[in-house]
Amino acid sequence: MTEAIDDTDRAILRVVQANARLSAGAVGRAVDLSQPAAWRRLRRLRDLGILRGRELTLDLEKLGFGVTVFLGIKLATKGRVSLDDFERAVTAIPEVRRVEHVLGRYDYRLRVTARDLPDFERVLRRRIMALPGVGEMEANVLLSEERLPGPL
Amino acid sequence: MTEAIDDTDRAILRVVQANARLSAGAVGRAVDLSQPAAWRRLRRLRDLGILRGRELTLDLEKLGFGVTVFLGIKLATKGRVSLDDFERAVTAIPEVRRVEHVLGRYDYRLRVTARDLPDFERVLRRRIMALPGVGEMEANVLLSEERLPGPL
DNA sequence: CTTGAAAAGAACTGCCT
DNA sequence: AGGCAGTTCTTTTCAAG
Repeated sequence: MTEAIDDTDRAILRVVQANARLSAGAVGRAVDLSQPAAWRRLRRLRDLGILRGRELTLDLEKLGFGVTVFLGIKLATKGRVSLDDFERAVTAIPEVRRVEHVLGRYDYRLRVTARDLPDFERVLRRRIMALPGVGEMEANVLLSEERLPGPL
Repeated sequence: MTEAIDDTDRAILRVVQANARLSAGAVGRAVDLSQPAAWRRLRRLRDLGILRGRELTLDLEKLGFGVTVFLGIKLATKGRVSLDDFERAVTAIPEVRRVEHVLGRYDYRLRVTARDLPDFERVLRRRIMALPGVGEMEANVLLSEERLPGPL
């Protein structure tokens, strides 16, 4: 099991993280490696599970979903069954784009998308409030966000 | 400005969101379109800015960053200058992977990555606490998360 | 919008240093 | 492990119906 990641690997990760569309050849040029060498490293990183599937970012605003709200939710009833029930129910709501199980003031943190505030109110009342075991709740409306490269 | 998105476009978006790796030909097969037709629609969606760059998901755990913490931060001092100062300082912290400017109980939500809890404490004390204008703060440790397809 | 074909480019393989 | 050269595949792109 040689899971050794060296500086060249890290350089590659930095590059592909910024632009996932890049081919092995282009990555090689960026980190000063030949095309096959870069390709071999990329495949290795994929095999190691470090480089996982690509993801396509959609501009939800342009699709008419202009409102994003983060919901912090505390469950009233705990226990394994409650968590499972809650997760099953929450993942079935189309407007929920992300479910984060967390430790702290809340048990779950949801990222919810809606067309506008009236639409969000509908989702909140009809779907979120109907979730099993929901206790305290808190909402934060997203104004803007920025993704950063991160460590490495 | 004809930003008309029809059902076929939405079908395409659903497909590519599920698997960003496949292009034109495969997408065409999935939504029952010829390869060039699907390709034209994809390019149009890209030109409209709806389909934004691909993103490569890294397995941060396998890279030794096993701890993810969400920080809710309330600024003690507001005003345009404070926000700008805070954002400039916070985006310079390597461990901060995401900055969300929100409305509600907190002003900002940060996604912070660390190697382990001692490492997170270091980031918290040396970097986060040193941010200009930080008031009340709340932390949630990530246990697990799930991404969902979303509406469309 | 479709089919069909040519051109371009990327992925992969051996072999050698 | 990296580079070179070559093969094979996919994808893009164009022409014509």
